[in-house]
Amino acid sequence: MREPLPADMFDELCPSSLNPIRFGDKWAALIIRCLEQGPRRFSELRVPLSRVTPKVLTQSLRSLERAGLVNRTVYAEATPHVEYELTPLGRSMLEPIAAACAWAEQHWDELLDARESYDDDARLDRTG
Amino acid sequence: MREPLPADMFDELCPSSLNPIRFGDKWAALIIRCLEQGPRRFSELRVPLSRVTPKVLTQSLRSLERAGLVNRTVYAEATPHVEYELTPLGRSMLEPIAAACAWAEQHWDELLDARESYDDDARLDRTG
DNA sequence: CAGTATCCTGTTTGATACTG
DNA sequence: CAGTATCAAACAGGATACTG
Repeated sequence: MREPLPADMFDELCPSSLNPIRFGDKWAALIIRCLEQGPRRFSELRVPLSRVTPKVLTQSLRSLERAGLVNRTVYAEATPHVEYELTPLGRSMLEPIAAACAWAEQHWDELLDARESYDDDARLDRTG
Repeated sequence: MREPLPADMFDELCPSSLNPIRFGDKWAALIIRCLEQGPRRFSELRVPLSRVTPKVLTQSLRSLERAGLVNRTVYAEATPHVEYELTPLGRSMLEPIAAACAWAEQHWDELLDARESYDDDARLDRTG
C-alpha cells in the first residue's frame, strides 16, 4: 500500500486521440451493437438511433471506419444503397463493450442512488 | 440475420450524463487505476496526472465521487489533507476497465494501421 | 495542501434545410 | 437513399493566476 505512483501514466492509456478504451465517441458503442447481427443500411441504423441526426451518425460511422472497426460498402445498383458491417477488429470489440454494459446494467441502481444522494447533499450544503 | 433493429436502443445505454460505459470523462479510467492500490492524496494524484490541471483533476474527482465510484475524505489535522479512495462500486469498475485496456493493447497495432491506411486513402482521393 | 476563479479554446453535438 | 451544408449551442478541457 501507498507505493508512490508512477511518474507518468499517460503513455499507458493516453496516446489516445483514438481513445479506444472509451469506445470512441458518444454513439460508437451503440452503433457497434446495432451492427452485431450483421450488415445494416444507413436507413436501418437511423431507426434505433432516431435521436442522432444524420450528420452525426455519418460522422460516427466514418470515424468507426477510420478506426478499422466498420466496413462501408456502396451498392450502386437499381436501388443504390450503402451497407455498414463490423470488421473482425470491430467484432472483437463487442466483448469489452459487453463487459462494460454488463457492469453498468448490474450496478445501474447503485449508480443512480449514488448520484441522487450526492446531489441531495449538495442541496443541503446550499440550503443550510 | 437482418432482423429489424429495435426501435430505440437509447434507454439501454443513453441516460448517460453519467455514461458509465464510456468510463466517464477523459481522465476517469486513469484516475481509477491510480487509486487501485489504495487511497491517495490530491497531491499524490497530481504526479502521475501531471498533464491534468488541478481544476480539471478536481472536476473529474468530484464527478467520480458523484457517481459513487470514489470517496473523498478530509483530514483536518495538523497537516490538513484530503484523501480519495475507491468505493466498492468503484473497485468493481476496475474489471471492465482492464478488459477495455487489454483489448486496446492487444489490438493497438491494428488500430494504428487501420487509421493510417484510411488516411492514406483519403489523401489519394484528394490528390488524384 | 488542496483546491478555486476566470477566461478562453477547440471539439462535439445538435437543429434545420438541402442534394446527387 | 444516403447523405451534405450551414449555423448554433453545449460542453469538455486547458492556461493562468490566486486563496482559505
